[in-house]
Amino acid sequence: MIEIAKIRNNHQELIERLRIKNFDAEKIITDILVFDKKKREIQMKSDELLSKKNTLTKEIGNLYKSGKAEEANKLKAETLTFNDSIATLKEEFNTLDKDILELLYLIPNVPNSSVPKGKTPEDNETIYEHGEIVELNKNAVPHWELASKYDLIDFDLGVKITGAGFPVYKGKGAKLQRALINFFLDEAENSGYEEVIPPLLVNEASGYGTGQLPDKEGQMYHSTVDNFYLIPTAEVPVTNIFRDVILRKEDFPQKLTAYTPCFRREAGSYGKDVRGLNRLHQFDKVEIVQVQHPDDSYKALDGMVEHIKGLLEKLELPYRILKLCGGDLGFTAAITYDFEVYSIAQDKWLEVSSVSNFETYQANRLKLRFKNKEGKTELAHTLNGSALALPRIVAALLENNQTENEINIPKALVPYTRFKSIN
RNA sequence: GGAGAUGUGGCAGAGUGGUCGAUUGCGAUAGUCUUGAAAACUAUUGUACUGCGAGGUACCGGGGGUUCGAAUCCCUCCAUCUCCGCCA
Repeated sequence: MIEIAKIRNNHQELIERLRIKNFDAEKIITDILVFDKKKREIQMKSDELLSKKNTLTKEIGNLYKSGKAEEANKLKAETLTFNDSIATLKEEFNTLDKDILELLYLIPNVPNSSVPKGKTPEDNETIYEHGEIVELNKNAVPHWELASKYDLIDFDLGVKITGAGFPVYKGKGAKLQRALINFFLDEAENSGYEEVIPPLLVNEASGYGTGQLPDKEGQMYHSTVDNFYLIPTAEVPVTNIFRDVILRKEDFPQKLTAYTPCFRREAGSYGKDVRGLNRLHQFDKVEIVQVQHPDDSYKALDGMVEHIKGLLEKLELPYRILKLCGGDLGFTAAITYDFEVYSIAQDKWLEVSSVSNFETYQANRLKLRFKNKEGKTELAHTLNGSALALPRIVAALLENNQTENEINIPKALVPYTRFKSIN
């Protein structure tokens, strides 16, 4: 959520910068400014009345103490006349406050100045490429065929138990999953992240804290009886660890990692995009999360990018890094780098990680602050990234490492799988 | 799930209708003293909104109510503890 102070100070610049995201904020911001002015006027009036009332109330107390009940009763009647106007003002104030908040929720984060213009994924900027795309043999097949050929993943069984998008991993397929999770967690630990295991269901306040609510309500599974949401990413519970927290400057940096399953409804997805492991309703992911001092957050973002590069290089997968253009940038992000690995058998790039700096956008919703040098509270910066999401990594590993009659496991992973190939 | 108890500032812990944003202790920060430290003493020490400022306002788990006035009384939700039931 954009800070209202920023809107008051330089709304014109905000409007300009939001255009990079193809978002026209002019109307919303104009409305907010009008409401905000009105709200403050009302607060001044209301505070004044409350102040008068408080004085009278104290006087009444004193009068009673000194036995002047009659005078006290007169004042009582006078005080009562205040109450109606105070109640009315309070109501107006609350309405305006709510209206402003709802409008603020509609405004996406302001993109970083380096974010390129653009509308579609085609406008994303490739900033780095690594690894050679090797030719496969003529009989190479996509991962869903390999999954059934070597009995690694049973999609139909998942359909029977739950529905489409909930695969059952079996045998070496299951072990590969577990190996990757442990590998990613160990690598994160080596990069200084502390491991946590958070809840997989979160309450409404947490959903609002990281920005999934109210705008992406339909994306999450919702347990209506308890009003809990299944997490679409570990970002939600892990970042909400810091909700309503005031850090000291020596508490920086906060670096956490978590493995969790992720649940996404993916309403509206169809066709070859959802084939096999390409898009699931339940999948595993290791997430890295940082809370940073504003001065250090971009350095931290670079560090996260380096960490993910290391993972993909150890897995020997060809990949590229994209800087997302304004139009493709998520609602809450100021800047995002996507990592894509090349799947030879499908002849397409698969997104396996997304690393973002949210600057103060989430922190403002979370009330995540720190004490600055002057002893004042200031909003911290939050960042997160997938390191990594499993299914497409598995897809790429299976496809890229297939030979006629086996699939080779990259060296770095063998200590975790304890087998060198699938056959 | 049932019954009971409790929820106050970083922590401990007073306060049961009125000068209470809240006694006190510990902790923390600064100062005095000291070669330095400790001890002792002194001062400061929640968050937010609002105002140019002096200041004003709100918040004692969340929400609502009673009252001229609520940390204090009532309702409700949430959390914790104890007992019972059920159970990985």
